Amino acid sequence: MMVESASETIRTTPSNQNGVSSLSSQSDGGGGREGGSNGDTNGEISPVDLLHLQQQQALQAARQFLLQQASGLNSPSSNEVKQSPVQVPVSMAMMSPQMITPQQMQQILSPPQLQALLQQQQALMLQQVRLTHTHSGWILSKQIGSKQLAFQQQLIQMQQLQQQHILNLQRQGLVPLQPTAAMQSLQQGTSTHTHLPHQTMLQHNNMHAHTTHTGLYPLPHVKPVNLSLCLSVHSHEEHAGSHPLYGHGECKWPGCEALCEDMGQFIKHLNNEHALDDRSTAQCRVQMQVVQQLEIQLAKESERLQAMMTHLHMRPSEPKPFNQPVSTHCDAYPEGLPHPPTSAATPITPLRQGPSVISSSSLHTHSHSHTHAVGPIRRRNSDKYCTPIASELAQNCEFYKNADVRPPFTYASLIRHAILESPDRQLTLNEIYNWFTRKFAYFRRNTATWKNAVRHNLSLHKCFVRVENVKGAVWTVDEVEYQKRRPPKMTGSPTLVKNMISGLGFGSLNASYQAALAESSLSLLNSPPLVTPPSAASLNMLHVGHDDVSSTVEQVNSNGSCSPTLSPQQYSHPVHVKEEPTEVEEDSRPVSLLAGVTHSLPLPSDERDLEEDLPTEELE
DNA sequence: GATTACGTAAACAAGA
DNA sequence: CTCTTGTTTACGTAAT
Repeated sequence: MMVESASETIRTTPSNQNGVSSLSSQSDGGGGREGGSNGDTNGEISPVDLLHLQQQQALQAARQFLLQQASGLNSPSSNEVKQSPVQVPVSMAMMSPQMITPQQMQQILSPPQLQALLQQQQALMLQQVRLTHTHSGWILSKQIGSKQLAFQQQLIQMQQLQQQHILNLQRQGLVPLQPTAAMQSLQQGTSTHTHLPHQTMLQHNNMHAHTTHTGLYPLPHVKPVNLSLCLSVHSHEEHAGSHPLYGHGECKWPGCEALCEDMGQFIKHLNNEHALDDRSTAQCRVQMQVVQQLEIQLAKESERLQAMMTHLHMRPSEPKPFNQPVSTHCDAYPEGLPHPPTSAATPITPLRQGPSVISSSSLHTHSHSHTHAVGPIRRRNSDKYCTPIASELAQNCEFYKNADVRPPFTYASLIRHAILESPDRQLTLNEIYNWFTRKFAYFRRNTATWKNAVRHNLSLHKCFVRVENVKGAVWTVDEVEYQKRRPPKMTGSPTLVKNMISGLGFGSLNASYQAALAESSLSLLNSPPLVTPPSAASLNMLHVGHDDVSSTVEQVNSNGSCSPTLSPQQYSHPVHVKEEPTEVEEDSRPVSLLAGVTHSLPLPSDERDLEEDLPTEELE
């Protein structure tokens, strides 16, 4: 009886958000590309343009400042923000001459990238904190301007969501609370080049970020003014008017989490438990050490990145190499960058290269492609042969769940993922809807639009097979069709190499890169259980490599983290169409149905065998 | 420039 | 009649 009454359909308020996006296509459909049209062709500059330009410059300056702060920890006195040499090759600002709104930023950057950016801002703020008695931090922030503040606030909001997630993990004991452990692993990672798993890295960083601004607050040596600047920004949403160390009814002091009903109780708790004593001070010191270690780690990883890029002919010999450790941009979230270019023949995933992936060498030529990130994201690449959607979703599910960021996946891939993630690998339309709204904050608004798109995709793509049963119809995935519809590309090495390089170019966080490496290797190791060995082999043979591997990666990785997505076994399980089809489906695609049921076992020769295995007497 | 994939909008039909 | 579900067409955009 899982009729999943449609009553629970999404009840959103499309108006509460920025009304801009409600009909995003209007902007690009009617008026043409705002970014492309105004930038290059118009010779005259309207006041609006001028304003944008100024804002852009301010943002650029701020970003570069952030970069410098994050990288050159030795130059904290650069209070001449505007005059900082424009030599940051990898900053997003440099790559996209047009204005980048926070919204665009959200869409351009993947969550890890945003995190990187946020971490840099954290570093900046830490620097400001350390400047204590000078007011430079305050002045700088003033200079950055309200626009930047708003920008920061948006990012920080997202970060808070992530921090919350980390906190949850901590509560569940999934993340060590002791910072020393993080430090140790970091140091190990630094000294031995141990590949720190992406997730771990993020967790550490998040922990750091969290503790940075919460744990330092009571530090007696820190001027509250400076801190309040940071803290007020950080705590914009959840402790507006309250205490930055208090949120969601509990104390946010690192490692505390004591429940406090109200503010008064919390204050009392704070004064009692976290008074200025040795313990509190020690905790602050520990956090500072963590931060320091992270900064060191950052520098080293940057060095390594530069060396890697040098090795990959990234022309880092240019006057402005990637000294900036983690570029704010780092768009090349190397979701799947498993192999060195030498293995280009097996293009597992050249990279998820959104429209914004640009090699440093071709930076200027592609820069315009950033501008369209405002509207519908069409990261074809991400869907096609790059992104292991399950991996990213697993890693960032909490992020997408809370942040109003459009996931960088196509509807088709999302639908497929939703279906495959379900226990029976079949979902009703309404269940698909619910999955979308459950997993993505973005899809909690504009329901008419994306629901229509979902239906459209379901109907349009042959890979989605409608199976009718007593209770109605469910949708399944025909994995063969799904794979088939992805054209074999990237067979040529040059493009691949270029993409990989360009991917690396943007400061892809080494952690991410390493994680990708680890993931891919892991997935390759794990792939046998995923599919029965002969099928796996045949699969690869059948589809001549290319993205099948990535899809394999996708599936394997899907048991990633936060969501009990699907175990490999689940993926390989044959689908039991719930409620046996009452009659032979009028489905005009019996083969597809079969394939959909068996998914991921594409070899026609196998189908016979599988037919017998299938409990669903799909073909009477 | 043609093709393809994708997203969006919309019209329409069938069924509950 | 309304709503949901499903199909189809059309159009614009971006990437190849």
